[in-house]
Amino acid sequence: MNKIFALVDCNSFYCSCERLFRPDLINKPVGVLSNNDGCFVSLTRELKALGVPMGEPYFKVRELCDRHKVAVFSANFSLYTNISDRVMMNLIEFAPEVELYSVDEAFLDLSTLTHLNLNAYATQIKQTVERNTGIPVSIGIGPSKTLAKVANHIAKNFDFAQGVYSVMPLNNREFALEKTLTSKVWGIGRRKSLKLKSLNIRTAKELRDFDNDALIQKLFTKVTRMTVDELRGHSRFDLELEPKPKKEIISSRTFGAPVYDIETLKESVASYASLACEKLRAQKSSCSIVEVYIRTNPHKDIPQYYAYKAYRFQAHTSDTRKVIHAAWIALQKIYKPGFEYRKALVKLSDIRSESQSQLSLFEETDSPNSRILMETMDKINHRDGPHTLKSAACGVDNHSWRMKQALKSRRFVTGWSEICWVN
DNA sequence: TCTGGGGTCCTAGGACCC
DNA sequence: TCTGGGGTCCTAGGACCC
Repeated sequence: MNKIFALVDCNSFYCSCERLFRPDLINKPVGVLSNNDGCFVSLTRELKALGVPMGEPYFKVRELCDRHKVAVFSANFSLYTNISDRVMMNLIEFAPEVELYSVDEAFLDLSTLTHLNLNAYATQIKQTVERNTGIPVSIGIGPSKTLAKVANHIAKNFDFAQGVYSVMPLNNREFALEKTLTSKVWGIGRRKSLKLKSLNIRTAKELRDFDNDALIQKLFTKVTRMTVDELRGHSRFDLELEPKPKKEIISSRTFGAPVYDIETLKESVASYASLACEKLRAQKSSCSIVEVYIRTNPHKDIPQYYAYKAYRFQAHTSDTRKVIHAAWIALQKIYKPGFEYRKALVKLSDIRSESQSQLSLFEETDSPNSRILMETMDKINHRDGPHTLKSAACGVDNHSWRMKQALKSRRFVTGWSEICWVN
């Protein structure tokens, strides 16, 4: 059966979430910053029109933002996750199969709905989501996921489309492929598009019409070749309906202030290890490798240092205390005094589901008591909020290394104390 | 003063083995 | 002075995604 996919994408998602509680900001420039108020990770079209690109460091355009009265927010991820859930709950009503692709995007399988006018159906989806959640979305329709993405690009950037565009009609498809640069094609990034340029391929249309598949596979990968197939209208990537368990879990933050001593690094590493272990247990897995990275600030003209060390357990574990201990051993091996540290990272890998974890003769596996303790901690933290219970190794709150979030909006939907009032 | 965080997949190259 | 070929596994790093 021929496939038909819709890609539903929330417009400037984080900014739209902030606007929900600040209706005065509609049609005004809005931006949301990364952790530590570092750089822009979401911008409205009004802010882009001022010349601020995605990923721009805030400090470089601060004056411009002040001058144009841009509403700038620190990221409020618990809010965005909550709103995302609401959007997705609406979408699953509209198709038999829906892939929740990211916090602000979902693929819908419309293959069985050919008796409908799909453009009208997409418009109905768009209106329903906007009415029920307040979040504006754009919808692209195509015979492959890659073409649905291309269609979405038109839906979002051309006013005539009014937020919905289908490339099922061939003339629409030609228009969309002509208007899309290769770097905007899903799976073709900056480097690949540069390489394509040397073959005289600049647009998605030129890539689709390039007739040397063998060369594409040689210069790039099998997956890139599949992407080209998808541009030709042949579906190669199926919906992924079940979230796959993570093969590695990373926890890392840039520090709010420079860190010099190992004691402070130990606190941060313990905190990141705890967070990673919570995620590990949430997917009912355990790991056998703990890696620690530390580094100085590469953007700063100071002596630079970057180091990493892995610790291997004989037996898989998901016990926060063991993982912190391992991370500290690794940290002690790489720490060098005299540097200004900017960031630490903890990565768990060789992850297995609990049922298939390796037992070892030489090292104790997690005891029943350990499991009960971890389960209890997770339950309490889930019920009473994150960090209600934590290891003393993580230190007490309000340390300088914790990130800066000077511009954070309130927890409108996830904290009773900060809920919105209507007078 | 100030430049994010969390993932996946692929490849090249080294180690090691027969 | 000469010194194979092929396979696997592992790891670091690159490229991409949101």
